[in-house]
Amino acid sequence: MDRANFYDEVYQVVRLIPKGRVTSYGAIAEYQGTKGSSRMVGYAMGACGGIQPPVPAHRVVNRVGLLSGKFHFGGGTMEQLLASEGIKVKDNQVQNFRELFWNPSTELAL
DNA sequence: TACTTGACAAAAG
DNA sequence: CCTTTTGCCAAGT
Repeated sequence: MDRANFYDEVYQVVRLIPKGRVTSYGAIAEYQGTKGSSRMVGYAMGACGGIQPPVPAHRVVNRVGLLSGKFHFGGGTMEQLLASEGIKVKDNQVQNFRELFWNPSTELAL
């Protein structure tokens, strides 16, 4: 893959996340072959503002299902969007995260 | 070209 | 179980 646009790669995967599902930064990073760049995934999310089509960054959480970036998204918006997709969020954490978890390396890998 | 930063992750104390 | 430390990589300055 051409990682000239590392961010773009991340955005593409994030857009592929099924509605009502969530994934982790590390999972995306691992799918891209750069497990160590899990931080970059989140960093990329920070730059997702204003891009087209919109990136469902609200479906991306940390490894424990914690909405680590809800404050960056717009405090409250993230939970609202997740709730709209049927995802239960309690104390900034996705409930039943383990079942809702969508691993691109497994679901998307061919 | 070098140093700093970051919406993370896993291990150790 | 909670806090602290280390690793990791890319982008910005």
